[in-house]
Amino acid sequence: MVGLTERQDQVLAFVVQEYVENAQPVGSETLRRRGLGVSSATIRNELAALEELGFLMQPHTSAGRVPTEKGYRYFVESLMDEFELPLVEQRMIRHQFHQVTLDIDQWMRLAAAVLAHSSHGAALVTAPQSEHCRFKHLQLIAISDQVALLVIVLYEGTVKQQMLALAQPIEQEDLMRVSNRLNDYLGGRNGEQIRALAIALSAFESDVVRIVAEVMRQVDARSSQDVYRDGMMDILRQPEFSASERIQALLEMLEQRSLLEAMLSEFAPARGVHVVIGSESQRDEMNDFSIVLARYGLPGEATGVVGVLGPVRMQYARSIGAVRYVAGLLGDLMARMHGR
Amino acid sequence: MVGLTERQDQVLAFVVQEYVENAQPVGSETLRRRGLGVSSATIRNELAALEELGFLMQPHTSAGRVPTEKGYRYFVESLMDEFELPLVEQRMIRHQFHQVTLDIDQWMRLAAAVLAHSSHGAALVTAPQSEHCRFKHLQLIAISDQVALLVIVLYEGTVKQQMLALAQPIEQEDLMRVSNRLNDYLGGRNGEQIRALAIALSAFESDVVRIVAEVMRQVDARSSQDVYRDGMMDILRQPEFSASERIQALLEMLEQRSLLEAMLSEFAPARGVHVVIGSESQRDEMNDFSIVLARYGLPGEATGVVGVLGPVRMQYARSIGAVRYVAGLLGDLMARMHGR
DNA sequence: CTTGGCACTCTTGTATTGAGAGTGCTAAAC
DNA sequence: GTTTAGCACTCTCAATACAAGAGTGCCAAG
Repeated sequence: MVGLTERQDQVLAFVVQEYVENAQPVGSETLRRRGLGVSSATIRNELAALEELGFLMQPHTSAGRVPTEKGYRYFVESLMDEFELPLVEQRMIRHQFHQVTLDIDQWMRLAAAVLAHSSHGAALVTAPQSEHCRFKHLQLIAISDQVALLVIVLYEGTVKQQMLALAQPIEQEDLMRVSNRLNDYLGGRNGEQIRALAIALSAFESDVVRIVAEVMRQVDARSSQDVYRDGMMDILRQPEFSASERIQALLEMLEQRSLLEAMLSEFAPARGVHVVIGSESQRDEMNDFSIVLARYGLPGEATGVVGVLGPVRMQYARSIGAVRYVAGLLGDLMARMHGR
Repeated sequence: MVGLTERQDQVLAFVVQEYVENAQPVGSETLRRRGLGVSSATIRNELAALEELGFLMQPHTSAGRVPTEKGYRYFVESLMDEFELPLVEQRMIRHQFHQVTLDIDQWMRLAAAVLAHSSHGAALVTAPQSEHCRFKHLQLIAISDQVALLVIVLYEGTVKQQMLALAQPIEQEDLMRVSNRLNDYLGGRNGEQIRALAIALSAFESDVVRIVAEVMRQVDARSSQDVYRDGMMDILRQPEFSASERIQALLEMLEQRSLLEAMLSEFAPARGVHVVIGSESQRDEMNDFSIVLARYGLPGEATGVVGVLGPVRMQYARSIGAVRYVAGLLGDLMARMHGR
């Protein structure tokens, strides 16, 4: 890519900032007032050049300029100031996390809330998962004569529960014995190993094992995975979504959890903050949106994704800062939970 | 309330049905074509009378008529045909419930999905709760050296989990012992009793008891209660919400879970299906909506609420049928789970 | 009590117009 | 060579006007 002149950089940066702020095509006069030391005519020349190069476009002949995706991309890569979350905000966030109980579910909720709040976009968070989850512990608890609760704890920290119908009443004592026995057999194994396990079990025990295997299969397939979401409202307030079909398209996408899940994994292959702008995602339904996301967690063991979804006209610096900080924080918390 | 003539009943019913279907003010000519055996002029007279009586209104001088809330109310009370969910649909729904695991959480999700689907509105469901929840069982599970998982099961079937940080490592064996000991002490008690409990406990044990009490307090206060929702999208497709401020108002309300919770309990005091139309709710934010809901469960023990939220121009018969059926079904399922 | 007829009202869609914003280009100034 | 003032041009947007259509209310006759 050919380099732009310093002034072109400056003009492009101003256009992006101005447009992000006001959602209105920005003209030469506005730009001049913004403080470049040259006349509007000069700026018009630069604007024409930037348009020629594909960084800007005009919605129609006599409107101001709007950044193209290429323009945003260049802005994010080369023009944008690094943005760290203000220290006060960082402290506040840390504080909130320490106040909440040590529960993955709650962490995810809080992460989404915090992210939505500080990025002014829609936050998306997935719980940490490893390639193949490993069994840690199960516990059977009598609920009534005919029903028992099966709690399954995975090494990743995920806790799944499942009720099961009992053919005949079983005492809590016996359930405990079964739990202990199965824990000995299953501890540390992954789903595949458990499915392949060939040991002598009672009918009830093998029922339980089958359920455990099924649950772990679901977790592995991420099919049961929830995407924690927050801040949907903020995004609707953006002027580009005042048309109701667009709102619908957006909401429909956000409802489709499976789609979100797939996207999140696809766009955040490794650690670090990734930015996907509009149609770069190669997905039609994302054409009007950008997403900033990062993988967090213990690489190789268990990782999840945090991200911010917003209009292409998004506050990238702010979002990137927020995502980076929250990802780091969640990573620390996980490390601590796993006792490292 | 003075009775209407038979023909007025018929005209009003037609207006409601027609308007519910097409969302357009309905005029005398449309009504005549619908099959009353009289001319449009006669119908106009009846319409004028119904307007005089407050059952109908005109959006403007020369438009058709639209039902008022009073009109809908009369329709629901006196004019509407009883509507039972078709047997095929009933069977399909039952089938779905039997396919799913015996898990309250899953039931609620499914109930919301089913309700949304068959009412074409937004479904709202709350999990069963009793006045004062009672402790059934707890289980401590070692996650790492520094963290244990506390699973709390309540008589109502609710399962809550909470991680807790350990000051020092505790063996799974010891955790088991603590669990057993506390189960003996706490079994069957409600939150208040647990808070008042004065027995000799280790520091760790009393930590656990304190957490249990806190969780139960939250459950009692319904502050942690989730409202299961589904079908938000359908409601947005209604023409009355094409204006984006209205969509926002709606979504904002649906996001406010605490508000929903409060409303649901308020409007479904006892068993049976309740219908609240528009401003009857005395809540400004509900002015444009109606809600059909029913309390389900084991009265006196544990009950929840299922409901359908939609525009005032809602298919009441259909919604009432769906809500009634799902409420009954959930009640049966709960009874079975509690082994009655 | 019902109905045909008719004038009247109000909305809605379309066409027209003028103001405003912003551009591109040219020619002069630096 | 770059910058700038000037100006004609283009396009949007809001306001206005107008015609068509839907529906009403009312009167007088059946």
